[in-house]
Amino acid sequence: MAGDRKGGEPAVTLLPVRPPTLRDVAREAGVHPATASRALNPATRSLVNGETASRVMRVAESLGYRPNPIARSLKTSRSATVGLVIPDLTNPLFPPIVRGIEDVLGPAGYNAWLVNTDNDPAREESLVDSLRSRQVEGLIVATARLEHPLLDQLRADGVRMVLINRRTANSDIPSVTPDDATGIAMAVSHLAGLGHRRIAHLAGPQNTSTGKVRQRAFRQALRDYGLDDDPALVADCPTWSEQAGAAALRDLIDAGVEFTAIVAGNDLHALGCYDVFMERGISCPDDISVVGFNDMPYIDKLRPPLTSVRVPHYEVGAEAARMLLDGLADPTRHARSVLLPLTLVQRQSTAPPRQTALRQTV
Amino acid sequence: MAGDRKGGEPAVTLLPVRPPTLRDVAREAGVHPATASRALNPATRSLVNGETASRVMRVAESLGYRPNPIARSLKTSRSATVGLVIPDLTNPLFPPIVRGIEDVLGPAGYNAWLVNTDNDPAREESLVDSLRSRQVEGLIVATARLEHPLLDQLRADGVRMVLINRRTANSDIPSVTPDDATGIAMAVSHLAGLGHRRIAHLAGPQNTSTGKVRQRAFRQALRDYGLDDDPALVADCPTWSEQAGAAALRDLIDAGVEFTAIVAGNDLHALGCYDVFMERGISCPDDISVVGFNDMPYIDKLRPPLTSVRVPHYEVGAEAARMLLDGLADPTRHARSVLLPLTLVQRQSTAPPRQTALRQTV
DNA sequence: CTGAAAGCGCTAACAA
DNA sequence: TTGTTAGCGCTTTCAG
Repeated sequence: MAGDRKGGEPAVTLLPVRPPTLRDVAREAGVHPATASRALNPATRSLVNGETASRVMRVAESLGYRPNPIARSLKTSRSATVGLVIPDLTNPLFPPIVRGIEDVLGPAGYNAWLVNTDNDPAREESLVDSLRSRQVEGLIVATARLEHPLLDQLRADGVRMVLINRRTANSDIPSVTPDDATGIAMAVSHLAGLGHRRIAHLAGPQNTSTGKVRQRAFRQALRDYGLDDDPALVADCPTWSEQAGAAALRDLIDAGVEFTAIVAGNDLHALGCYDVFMERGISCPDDISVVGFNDMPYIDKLRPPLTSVRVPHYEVGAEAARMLLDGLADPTRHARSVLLPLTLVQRQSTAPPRQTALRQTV
Repeated sequence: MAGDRKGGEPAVTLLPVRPPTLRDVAREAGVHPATASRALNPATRSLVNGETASRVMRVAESLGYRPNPIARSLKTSRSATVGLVIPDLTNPLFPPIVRGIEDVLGPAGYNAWLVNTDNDPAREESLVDSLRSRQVEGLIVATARLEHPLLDQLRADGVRMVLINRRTANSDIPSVTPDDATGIAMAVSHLAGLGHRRIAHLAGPQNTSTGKVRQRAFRQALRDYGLDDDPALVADCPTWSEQAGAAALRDLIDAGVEFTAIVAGNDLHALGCYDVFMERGISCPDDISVVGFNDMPYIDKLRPPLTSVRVPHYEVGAEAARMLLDGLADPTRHARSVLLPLTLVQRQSTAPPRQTALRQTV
C-alpha cells in the first residue's frame, strides 16, 4: 500500500525526510543549481538578475533550505571557523577570553572550535592536526611556550594564527598578551609603598614567556625600588597550578628565607599560598601579604580578598579575534603584537608588614 | 626559470604544497583509491589482503597522509563529532563537565563542538542549527528549560541527545542530572540539625527543572523537618546569577522576613548573598547561615568557606557522553535518565543560629 | 546573466 | 580480494 499513487492525484512534493539541497531549491525555482548558488551567496548575488535572485531566495526560504557547510568547505577549502587552543579550560581565566573571541567572531560569520590540550604537547599536536584537517582558517593559541617547535612549524606552513597570553621566543607570530612587566612592577611598587623590604616571588614555568617575563620584571622592580634582590627570594613553580604555588611557598618557608610579602606568578599560585597559610597558621595580610596576577573571577570573595593585577581577559580574546580576522582578510598585513595595559586591584591580602603595622590604623 | 627541468634530472616528486590525498596514497601504493580507503579504515581493513593493507598503511605514513574528515562527512553524513550546548561558559560549573565529556569522547574517536548560548533562545536555535548542519551525530544539552519547543522539535526530528543538569517537562529525553531533591533535603537537614527553624530559599528560575525541583524539595523538606513552611521565605531569582541572588536576598530582608539561614538555589546565588552581607554588615554564619549548591571550584576559599551541596560535575559530563555514545551505537536503546548522587560539603558558612550559639562551643 | 561541466576527497554499492 | 562507478552538496571556471 505504501507507495501507491492513485491516478487522479497530482504527484505532490512530499515533505523531505532529507533536508533540501541546493538542487531542490534550483529545481523549484526553475533555475540551474549554479544560478541558485550565486543567488544565495551574498558575495555573488550581484551576478544574477534581481528578480531571479529574489525568486530563488524566496524558494529557499519556503523550503527551509540551509546550505551545507561541509560541502562548501570541501569545495572551497574554507570553513568560516577558527581553532582555539586552550591549555586548561578549568582555569577560570579562559571563559571570559572565549567569550571575547566569540563576540567578535560571531558577527563576522565565523565560529570558534575550542580544544583543550591539558598542557600536553602530544595532545596539543594531535588536536591542532584535527583542527587543521577540519579546515580551520586560523588558530588562536593560548598554549605557547618559549621554545615551541609545533608553533614554528605551523608558522612555516603558513597557518594564520594569533597567540594569546603567552608568546614564543621568536616574536614573529602576532600576539595579544598582557603587559606582564608593567603589571609586576605595579605589584612590587604597591608592596614597596606599604613598607615591605623583602618580597618573595613565586615564578611560573620558565619555559613560558609569562613565567620568564614576570620573573625578570620582578627582579628589575626590586632593584628599581632599592629592595633586596636576593635570589633566594624567588621560588620556581613548575606549573601554573595551586599545588605548585603551595609547594613553592612551603619550600621558601622551610628554607628559612625571610620575607613579608609575596608576588605570586598568577592567581592560582596565590590560592596555593592561601592553602599554606591555613596549614601553617600564617595570617594574611598580617604576617605575609600576597599579590596575585590575572584577577580571575571570584577572587574578590576569597578570605582575604586577593589583591591582584587585573588582566582584561575579555579584551584579550576580542583583540586576538579581530587581529586574526584582519589577517585572514588581508594576508599581507604585517604581524602586530599587542600588549594590553593592566591595572592593580587592591584588596585585603596586602597590608604593611608587622614592623610598621601602626600605619595600618591611619 | 622556475619550472625548468633539466633533461638529465629525474622528475622527482615535489614536496606537496597541498596535503596528500587518498589518491596520492593509492597511486604510490599501486592500488585503487577504494582499496586504499578500505585498508586505511580499521573497520574495513579486514576486507583487504593483509600485505596490501600494510603496504598502503606504510605509504600513507610515509606521505604523512591525513584523511580529510570533511570529505568523509560529506560522503557518510557522519562526523565523529557531538555538539555541546552550554548556557554560559563563564559559569565555572561547566569546565569540569566539558572535561568529563571530552575524556569519554576522545578514546571513542569523537570530538565535541562546544557552543555558548548565553541563555538566549534565539542564539541557541541558530547555534544548534549550525551544529546540525555540521553533521554532529548527537547533542549534549545543558540549557534545557521545562518548556522547550526547540528540544521537542529536535526530539521529533530524531536528533540523538542527552540533557545534562536540567531536564524538560516531558521526560522522554535521556538526561543526566544531579539528584536535586535529595541534595536540597540534605541542606535543610543540616540546617535543621544546627537548630535553624526559619530557613529561606533563593529559588532559581521556575522555568528550569533545577529551579522548580529544588524549590519543591525545599518546601517538602521544611515540612518533613517540622519547620515553618512560610511562603514568604521563598524568594524568586529570575536568573542563575550572583546579581539575582543578591537582589532576592535584599528583597527578603527589606520585606522584613525573619530567618536565620538560607538555602541558595546555587552557588552563584550564594555568592550574591555574600555581597549583600558585605553591604549590610551582616555576619555569616553568625547572623545568617548559607548553603550553596554545586560546590563549584574555589568556593572553599571564600570568606567564609561556603557549605555547599557537591555535584559530581566531571561525572555528569562523562556519564552523559557515555550515554550518548551508547545511543549512537545502538539507536534502539531505550532512553535512560540518570540521577547522580550528591553529598553535602560542610564548611564555615553554616553554624547554629545566634539564639542557640552556646552550642557552638561544643 | 545563465547553464554546462567538472571536481573538492572520500566511501559504498556493485561487479569482476 | 580488488577495481569500477557513482555521488555526497556545493562552487567555479568556462561557454554561451
